[in-house]
Amino acid sequence: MDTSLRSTLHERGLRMTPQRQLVLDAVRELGHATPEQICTQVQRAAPAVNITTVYRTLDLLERIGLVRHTHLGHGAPTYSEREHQHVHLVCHSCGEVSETPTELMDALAARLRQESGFELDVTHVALSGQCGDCRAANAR
Amino acid sequence: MDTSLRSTLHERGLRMTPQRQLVLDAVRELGHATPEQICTQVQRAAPAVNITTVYRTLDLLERIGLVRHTHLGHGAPTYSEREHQHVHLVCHSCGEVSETPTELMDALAARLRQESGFELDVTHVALSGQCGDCRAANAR
DNA sequence: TTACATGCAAAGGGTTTGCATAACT
DNA sequence: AGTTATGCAAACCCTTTGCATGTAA
Repeated sequence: MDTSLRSTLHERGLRMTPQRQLVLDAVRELGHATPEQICTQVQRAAPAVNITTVYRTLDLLERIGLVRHTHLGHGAPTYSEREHQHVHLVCHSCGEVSETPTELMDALAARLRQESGFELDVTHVALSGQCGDCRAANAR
Repeated sequence: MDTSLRSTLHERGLRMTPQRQLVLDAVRELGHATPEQICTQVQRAAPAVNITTVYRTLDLLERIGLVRHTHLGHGAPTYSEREHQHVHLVCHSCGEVSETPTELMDALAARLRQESGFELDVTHVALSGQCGDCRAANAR
């Protein structure tokens, strides 16, 4: 099914395995998920798969550019498809994670590039704050 | 020396202790530092202080608003004085952490507030990317 | 003499490593 | 055969918890 994965691996002398396909599938299905969540999902299809393999595979998929990880602040990072570019907003009151288009960061990225030569990676860390709902609840 | 710490604690029925003063001092001296680094610094003056106490004290100092922590992405968070407001930029090539004024984020914060009611906490997570030096080195 | 703080040890999440086995090429 | 991939167990880092002791109001 995933010939692009197979051939990308092959180019680098790496092998296609059921585990690798399953991990990639899980990342795609779950959207943004922690290694633990991905492992659980994979184990629905193949219970014997070990979490070590999940970690190693996520690493590999990231190196070959198919997935990326984002630090939401606390706890484990979450993995998602490389294509799924968005900025994560984490509410530190309710913990909710929402997504917002990366264009929001364009002006900031341009300023950083210009003023300090820093090339911003918009997706790698989440922005933290308080979401609208929690602000409203707090105001009461 | 630190009457404001003493009285803030006292208002809440909490006690001033040498450990608490030492931890606050260390946070101030080190700028932005992990609990482990803070512990090492504290132990220069008082070797018996346990890292558990450092964690508990950082928690306490954060609750009473004297310090804050920032997630740099990987690994342990770093603590700094509340007053020292700045945005952290972390280079994921060389790991260097630099600081930049929070005003840089004002426009973004305003947009987020308006468009999604999200109140951005500019200091709580670092921005990630590649610093000027590493970009130059990479270009070679 | 009661509440709060500390130190120590143990447990807890999350992740990595070493090594033997298994599966490709 | 020789390389690569997996599973398992153990180690690792960072942090929290339980409990006994210690210390201040």
